[in-house]
Amino acid sequence: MKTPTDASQGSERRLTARGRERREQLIAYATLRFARDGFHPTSVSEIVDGVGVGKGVFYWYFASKDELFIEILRAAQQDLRRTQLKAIGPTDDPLEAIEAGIRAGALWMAEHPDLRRLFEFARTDETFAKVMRSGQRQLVAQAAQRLSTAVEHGLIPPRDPEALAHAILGITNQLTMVYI
Amino acid sequence: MKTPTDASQGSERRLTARGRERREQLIAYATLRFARDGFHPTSVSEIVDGVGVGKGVFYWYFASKDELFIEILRAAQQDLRRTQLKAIGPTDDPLEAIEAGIRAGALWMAEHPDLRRLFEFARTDETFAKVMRSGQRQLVAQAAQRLSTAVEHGLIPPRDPEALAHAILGITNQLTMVYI
DNA sequence: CGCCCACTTGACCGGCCGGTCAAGCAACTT
DNA sequence: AAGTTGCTTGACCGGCCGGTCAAGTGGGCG
Repeated sequence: MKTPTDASQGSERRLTARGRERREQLIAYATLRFARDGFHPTSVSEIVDGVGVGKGVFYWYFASKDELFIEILRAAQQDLRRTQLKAIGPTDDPLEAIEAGIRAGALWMAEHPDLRRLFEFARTDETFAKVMRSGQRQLVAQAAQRLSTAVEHGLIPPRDPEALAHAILGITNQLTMVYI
Repeated sequence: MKTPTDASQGSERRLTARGRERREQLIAYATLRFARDGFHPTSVSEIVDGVGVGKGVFYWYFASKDELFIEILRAAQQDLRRTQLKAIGPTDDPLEAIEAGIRAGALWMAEHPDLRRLFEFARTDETFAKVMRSGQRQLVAQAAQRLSTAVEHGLIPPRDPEALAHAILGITNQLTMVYI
């Protein structure tokens, strides 16, 4: 029994190994160009020329230029979150977990300057800002939960966990700047 | 004796009061739109339509869309620098001066969210990043001079004034985030 | 071998974009 | 009244952009 409308991430294509490779190739090159020259100044024609394929290939793998960019953003956000969770490990101590999260976040930013650049641009363009906000919300939620636990255990003074989570995000951003 | 090639800021037009007003009107509206919708997504046609004039008016006052944006950036940078110098006043104490500068900088950013947004975008687009770098260089130079004096007077440990100045800029940016 | 279908090509499209310009208007000088 | 000059109009232009599609191509599989 096949599920004709795949529920995960909005209707994707069935791809062979070759197809998956091509797709990754396009994503990688587009990321490079978007980071170096900006999203709007980089045309779809330039991307397919750079990869050395016809224009139709692009639209075989992506519905639009905007959708490709959104996918890059989403994948990057997911990778960041996963990296942080992995760095935190199975600790019970919420404060330890938060510190590890901050460290991992700053490190990730330092190791992915292209993606950091894309994030910065995306925040300035209303079309993509909403994607960024949703990603940020998940980060805040992760931190807020730990903070809430910390307050319950009396590890930190009782404050609004959301507000604290936002403060932590600001700190992470700043540490990133300093790192680089 | 007229000077046909005005040396100040690259060949500007002779404007009447009416002309100056129109120019400011265009700058104000363009700033609004660039901040709200982004630079690339906002077309020149939209700007002149929004102001309610013909397209030729735009090119009477500005050589190109890029040049208008650069002018907005330059004017904003200048205003920021001036505001800081004014806030510092005639103090002799370099540390006091630097603190006042940081405060004034963060306050300026909080009071000009549109321009802050434009700055953020400009840093992500290679065409305008160089303008931003030149503005930043002037800010660093201002701070570095004071820091140099402070080191001479033994007020702070001897370190590279430029490096310290960059650190201060980072702090200002972070304070701005927190303020808002 | 022959079929299928994932993949590829590149000419083509409508539309918008930044930018131009001939012409006209309005206010001030002479 | 005639001239000068700052300002305004809006049709127009070439070019590029995102996106389409009919026509292939080629690898895997029955």
